[in-house]
Order: sequence, then structure tokens, then C-alpha cells
Amino acid sequence: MFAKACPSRPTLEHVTGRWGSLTMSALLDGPLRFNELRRRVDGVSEKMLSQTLHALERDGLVHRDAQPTNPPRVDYTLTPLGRDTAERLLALIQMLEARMPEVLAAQQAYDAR
Amino acid sequence: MFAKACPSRPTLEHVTGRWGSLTMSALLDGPLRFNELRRRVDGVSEKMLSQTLHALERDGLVHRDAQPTNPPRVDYTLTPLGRDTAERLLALIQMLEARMPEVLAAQQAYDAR
DNA sequence: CATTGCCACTTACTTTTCGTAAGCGTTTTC
DNA sequence: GAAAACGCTTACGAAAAGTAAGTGGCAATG
Repeated sequence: MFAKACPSRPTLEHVTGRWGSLTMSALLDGPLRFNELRRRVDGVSEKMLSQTLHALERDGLVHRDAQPTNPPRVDYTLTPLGRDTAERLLALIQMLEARMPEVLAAQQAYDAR
Repeated sequence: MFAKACPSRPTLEHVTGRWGSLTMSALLDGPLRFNELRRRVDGVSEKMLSQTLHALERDGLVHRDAQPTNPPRVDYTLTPLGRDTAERLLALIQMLEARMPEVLAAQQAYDAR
């Protein structure tokens, strides 16, 4: 993984990317439709969500279930691999959130210099 | 965290960013100097490594120990919070690497469509 | 004793990525 | 019959990242 040409690097980037991590964590609660996801992951644009989901689907982390009805209904779900990944991501996110006071204190100390 | 203006988002991005995750994982083995890190994290430029380290230092995840000798010797270490974070990151990375066959298979199936 | 290379960076420039905004066709809601 | 929701895609400007070169001092090589 530390090697430049490692094939797992792109996947790691999809998973840990700004929107990848939030998207996957949001899907831990259950399947969500495109616009439901967009509302949960506050700040993501339609374009970036679309891109993110395509990448995650290609990597086998997210399953896309499109029903050819009118209007189209598209549900996104985590695959088993996706769930394992998302659980770790969410744990990391929650740990960081819990310890944000430490981070903010460090930032203030740093900026005060 | 899912809120747009959440103060933990920038920190999450530093931690999970392309170079942040690899840099922190590399530091789990012990303190490293700037160029040692650069050689370990294959592909990172001096500029990006410098930027990444500054951000992580400001967030209180990495400690920078610069000795004013000649030539200057600068050691980077993980703080306790940084170590907790890096352990989770490394676990995620190793899990992904172990399951890359699944990912590659999914990619091939996707591309074949 | 000149050349090369290492050390830890910073700065200018180019390329890639990202975010913003609009458009698409259909279908239910008021 | 006007407006909004659905799930996207496309064009364009802005921001981030990658590339390359420069800095200044010291150590070892030739």
C-alpha cells in the first residue's frame, strides 16, 4: 500500500475521500435513495455524489438497485465488504468527534505561536 | 459530522486524505525524519508531505521535533491521539488490502457490462 | 578542493480535481 | 396547468494537487 503503484490505493481513496467516508457511513443505517443520501451528506453536490457512488459501486462496496419504473427509483445499499469498511470508518469518525476538544485545543495552541 | 459546517470535517479530511492516512500509518512504526517519511510514503511530493505534516501537527495528531543543529534534524512522532487514529487507519488499510481480490473481481464485473 | 548529494523545506507554474449552476424528461402534487 | 421531486449529466470557473526548480548549509567523494 505504501508503494506508489499499489492497486489498492485508488480504492482507499474512494473509501477515505471526503464524500466516500460520509456516504458509506450514511448507508450503514440502511438503504437510501439518491436524494435521501444527498440530504444526509450535507454539502455534497449531485455531481460529486453521483461520481462517488459510481466509484464505490465499481469497487464492490455499494450496490445500486435501479427499478425501471417511472419516476425511476434507485436504492443504494452497502455490500458485505462495504459494511465492514463503513463500520470502521464510522468508528473513526465518532472517535474523532468525541475527541475534538483535544484537536481544537491543539489548533489554538498552534495558532497562538 | 454529517452537517456541512461541522468543525470536525477538516480534521477528518486531513486524517483520511490521500497522504494523511499513509503518513500517519507510516509513523506507527516509530519516529521518522522528513526524508525518511518521503521515501516510505512512495509517491508523495515534498510539497504535499510538508503541507500534510503541518495540518496534522496543527490538529495535534503529529508532533514535530526540530533540533536546531546543522544540518537540521527534524523528527516526526505521533501524539497519543494520533496513535489512536493511526491504528484505526492502518487496520482499515490492511483490511482493504486483504480483501482486494473481492474489489478487483467487482471492478472486472462492472467493466464487463 | 571542486562536485556531488543530503537535509528540510518553500515558491512558481501547470494540470487535475472539485464545486456551482443549469438542463433533461417524466410524474405526482396543488 | 404551474411547480416540485426524481436521478442524474454537462459546461464552466475556482480551488487543490502535482511538477520542478531554488535555498542555504554541511558531509562525504573524487
